[in-house]
Amino acid sequence: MKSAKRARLEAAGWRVGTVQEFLELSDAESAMIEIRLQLSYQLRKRRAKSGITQAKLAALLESSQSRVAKMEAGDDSVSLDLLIHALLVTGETPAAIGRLLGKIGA
Amino acid sequence: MKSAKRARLEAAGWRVGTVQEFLELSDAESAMIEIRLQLSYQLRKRRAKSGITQAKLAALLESSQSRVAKMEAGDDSVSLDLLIHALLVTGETPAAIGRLLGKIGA
DNA sequence: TGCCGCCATGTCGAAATTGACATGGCGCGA
DNA sequence: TCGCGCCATGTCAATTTCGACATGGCGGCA
Repeated sequence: MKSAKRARLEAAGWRVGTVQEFLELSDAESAMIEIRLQLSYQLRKRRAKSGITQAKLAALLESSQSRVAKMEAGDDSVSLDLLIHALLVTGETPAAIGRLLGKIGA
Repeated sequence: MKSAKRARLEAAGWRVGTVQEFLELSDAESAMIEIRLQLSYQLRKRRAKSGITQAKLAALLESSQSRVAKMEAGDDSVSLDLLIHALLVTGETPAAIGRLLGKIGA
């Protein structure tokens, strides 16, 4: 489902023609990506600052070191839920997370 | 459940004698819930304001009416990913979503 | 009263995400 | 050089989330 649309569009070779809706969807998609990147970047920063290892953060999250690594790498197998959860566990407030989103180009 | 968490923390080298860590986890959980509620509330507001039906928004999202209904109801089968995706599709910017998070009690 | 458009809720197979584990790279101190 | 702590990456079964569909409630309008 995630790649179905992409596949369909790419299959047609694409010159953008009717692109109103394409642009709109693509805007939402790229915004999702930027949000993910911003959060994962911040997560690494927060963790580094508090001086704990990935393994210890994983324990706080009841997750695993490898998953924390993927979070910080922006791996696309990690959800926004997990990223936000992780930030909250590092002590970030919802408001602080909100300010991060403000840094993203409209 | 509780003891599983404790075991996991101790396995990772944490001393969990105090409630501090547990309080923090519980804070994170309730923050997640508040974030979900805030986003779902805003989604309903945005959709109502633009005057489209759940079915039409579902089409834009390539989803279904029932899932949109669950999003707006804050059903716990919907992820933050989906909610944020939906808000973006209604035209909200990441920055605007960020401002919403600022409304959540620290 | 009988339709009809809109939303709520439950269910289900399919798809995505998760924690766990294995493994390897890299830096660093002994 | 070795061992060790830390992080990156791949894999996989289990769990969660997904879209889709069915169904029912509710209000408005003919």
